Amino acid sequence: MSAILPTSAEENYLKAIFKIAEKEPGPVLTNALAAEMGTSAASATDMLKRLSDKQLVAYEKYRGVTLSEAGSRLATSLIRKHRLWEVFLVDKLGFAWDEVHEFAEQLEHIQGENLTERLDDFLGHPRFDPHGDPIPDAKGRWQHRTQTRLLTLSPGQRGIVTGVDDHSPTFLQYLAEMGLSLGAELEVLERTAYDQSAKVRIGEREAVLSEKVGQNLFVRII
Amino acid sequence: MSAILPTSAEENYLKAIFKIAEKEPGPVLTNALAAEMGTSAASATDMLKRLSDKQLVAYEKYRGVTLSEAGSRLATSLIRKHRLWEVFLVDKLGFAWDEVHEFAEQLEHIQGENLTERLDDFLGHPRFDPHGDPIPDAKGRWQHRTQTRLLTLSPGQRGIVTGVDDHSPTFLQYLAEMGLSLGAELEVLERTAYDQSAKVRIGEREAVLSEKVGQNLFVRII
DNA sequence: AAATATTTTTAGCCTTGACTAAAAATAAAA
DNA sequence: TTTTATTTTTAGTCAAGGCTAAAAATATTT
Repeated sequence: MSAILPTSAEENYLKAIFKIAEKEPGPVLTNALAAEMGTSAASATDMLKRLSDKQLVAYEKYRGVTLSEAGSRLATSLIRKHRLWEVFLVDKLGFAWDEVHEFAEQLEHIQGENLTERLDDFLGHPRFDPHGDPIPDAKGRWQHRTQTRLLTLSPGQRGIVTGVDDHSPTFLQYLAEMGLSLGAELEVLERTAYDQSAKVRIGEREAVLSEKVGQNLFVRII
Repeated sequence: MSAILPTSAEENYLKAIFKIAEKEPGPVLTNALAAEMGTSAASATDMLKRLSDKQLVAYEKYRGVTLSEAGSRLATSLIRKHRLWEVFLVDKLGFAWDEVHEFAEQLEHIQGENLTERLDDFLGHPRFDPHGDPIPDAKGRWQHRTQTRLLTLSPGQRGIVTGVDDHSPTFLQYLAEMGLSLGAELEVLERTAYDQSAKVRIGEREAVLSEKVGQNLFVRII
């Protein structure tokens, strides 16, 4: 009766499939998965057979792969654990938001009864992680916010920073230097038509943000 | 220059060697190591070759093995991490002392800059884990207490519970039911010569503790 | 010291999760 | 529709970490 526990490698593939399917609905292709995992197509094919044997995915040769109900639940649970641990690392241990990904990548694979729920209790049931990404609840239900990319704001509009679409340490560090942490308020003062860069007010300061930043920063318009 | 990180399996062997060498000074024999790891002597031999290649142990065929300086530092660091995570699980997440071993066994292998020191700060630099075992400091220095087995107390002597020598969940649960948590005060009222069992007062209660319990419970005499 | 028993190592095999190179299937272009 | 390009799978290899069975070394008895 007891299902065998997936290995960490299997879990990472499930997360990758989930992540790709989130952006690009429909079956996930082997090459896309291999790219996401930073591995070869041959390795991905091998793993897809294993995941298929364990009923975690529906896999058809040459046709791509989709998560099964069980696989989807597992992926969601991993994302939940990853994000809860990130909250722990930032809120309790005092790490910066650009330092926690690698730790959480390991911590999400810790197995055992009740750990996640106790951690969630301890953290006060946070609904978003330090990057503003939603944390699914214990039943796998997702929160969803209405947020827009900074790029879409016109001069005069104001917003609150709610998240990022690029999680790289360099981007996160840059934002921190600019005072653009989660919850920061900003106002678009001007936008340059030529390159879509924007002059913005961040609290007291003024700064110019490139299109790339505008593309990767989520805000809630106020 | 950068030394390759040991795998979790290698780390577990180092811990096991450390643990055996602690009780039984001198080189650790292959069979003892295999028994401690719950594996075959052949597997232990394989691993000893790997550890020896990585200079983590000094291994001589048929003669047994001892930890190198590097191996010893690593084992100590693992014990430090294990015990700090146990403190976290009990003090912060509210687990009972018999529930945390398996979690800590996984958490001790989490790798990354500064995690242990931040965790130690967050926990307030505890010097003992939830079972009363000492937590080495960041430099690998050990605390040592003066503690005796309950078995050595004579009627009339009183003590404070400082630790256990048996970490099995069943023993720990039994102690908890008896009110014998860390720091509990007790007094030996009588001792039966025949089987070394003792009638003790634990706070308000009275109970009879077997020789086995007396053997596995550490106290500080007051 | 020789015979026997025990411990340890070697040899050969298995699985997981990688890899490369070659083959096969599918898709796109002529 | 046939050729060419792309994607995917298969085949064969490797390292880590386990296993069993057999061989070798060490220890213990007689």
